[in-house]
Amino acid sequence: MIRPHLAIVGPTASGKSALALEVARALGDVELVSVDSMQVYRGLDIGTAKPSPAEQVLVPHHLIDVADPTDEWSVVRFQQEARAAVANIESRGKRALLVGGTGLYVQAVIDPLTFPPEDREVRDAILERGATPGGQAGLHAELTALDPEAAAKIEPDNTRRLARALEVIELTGRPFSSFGTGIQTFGETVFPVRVAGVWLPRDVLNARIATRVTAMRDAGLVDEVRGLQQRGELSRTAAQAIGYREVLDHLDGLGGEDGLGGEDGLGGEDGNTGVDAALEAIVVRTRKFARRQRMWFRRDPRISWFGAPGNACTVLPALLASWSG
RNA sequence: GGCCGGGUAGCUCAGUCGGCAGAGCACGCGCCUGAAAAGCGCGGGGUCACCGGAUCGACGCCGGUCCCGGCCA
Repeated sequence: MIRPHLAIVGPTASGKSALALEVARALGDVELVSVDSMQVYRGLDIGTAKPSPAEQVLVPHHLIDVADPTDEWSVVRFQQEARAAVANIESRGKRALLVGGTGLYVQAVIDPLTFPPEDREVRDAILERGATPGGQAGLHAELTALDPEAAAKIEPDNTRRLARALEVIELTGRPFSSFGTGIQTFGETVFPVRVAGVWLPRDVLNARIATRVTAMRDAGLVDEVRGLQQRGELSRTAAQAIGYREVLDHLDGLGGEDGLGGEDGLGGEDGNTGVDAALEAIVVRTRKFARRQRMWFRRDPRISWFGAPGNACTVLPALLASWSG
C-alpha cells in the first residue's frame, strides 16, 4: 500500500519551509511541493522567501519558478501542475510533502474541487457593469434572480465574486451554486494525505514578520523589484504579491511628479522615508495575510496542529513521531 | 518676544448655525470554488490638550494656561 503523502500548512513567516527541509532530510523519501501562489514566479525570490538554490538542491522542490512574472497564474493551473507533480513523485516511489500557506491552493490539490470554466472577457465585461454607479447592487440583484443560493453567500459589495458567479452562469447556463459543495466541506481527499499545521503565538509571529521584512530589505528587495520592472511589467497576479506591490508603488512615487508624491516634507532628505513607509506597509499587509491564513486553515478539521513557541522547527520531533505511525 | 495656524479614536484628519462624536487606516472577529499574498462583511475603541466663564445645553462661543508648527524679530 502507498504511504500517505504529507503536508505542512500554516501562516507566513512561521518557518514552515525550514521545517519541511528538516522533515525531508529525516524521512529521505519525500520531495517538496510548494503550495504558494507567488513562489511560482521566476524572479520573485526575496519577497516570497523562496527556498534558496542550495536548499532546492538538497531536496527536490516542485511548483517553484514555473511561471514568468509577466504571466498570469491561477488556482486551476496550480491544481493541474501540482497534481501532476504529486503523481510524478509517486510514480518514482516517493512521497510528496506539500508545504505552503495558500489555503485555496492546498484544497485545490487535495480536495475534489472542480472549477467551472472561465472567460476573462465575459468577466471583465460584468466587472465593468459593476463599476458603474450603483453597479454592485445591480450585480447582486442579477445574481439573486438567477441563483439565489449563490447570491445569499456573497456579500453585495464583493464585486469580484459576484462577477465570477455571473460569469459561470453566463458561460454554462447553470447556477453557480450547482458546482461543487463549496470549500467548507471537508471530506475525502483525492489521495491519502496527512496534514499538519504549525501554530505560533501571535506576538511571536508578528515579531518574526517584522524581522523578516527588514531582512528582505537588507537582501536587496528594492533592487530585485527594480530589475523585474525593467524586464517587463509584472502580470496582474504577480504584481499583487506582498512586498512587490508596495515597492512598485514606492518606485512609481519616485517618478518626479510635483504634487502627489506623498512626501511629508519632514525628516528624510534622501528618499529613505519613502522606503521605510513601503516596508511598514509590507509588514502590515503580511500581518493581515497571516490572519486570513489562520482563519482559513482553522476551519479544516483534518489538520493536526502543532504549536511552536518560537519557530516551526521546534515541532520537528513531535511531527516525525506523529507521522511515523 | 510678536503675529498666524493647530491640539478630536493607536495614526492621519473631518466635524455646517451650539443640540447624543465621525471617516480612512490600524487593531479585533469572520466569510471564501479560475486574481486567493486577491476580494469582502462585522465590531470594539474618545477626559474633543487643560482651567475657568456665559448658556437650558459647548468639541464649537468668551478669558486664561500648556504644548506643536510656520512666519517675523
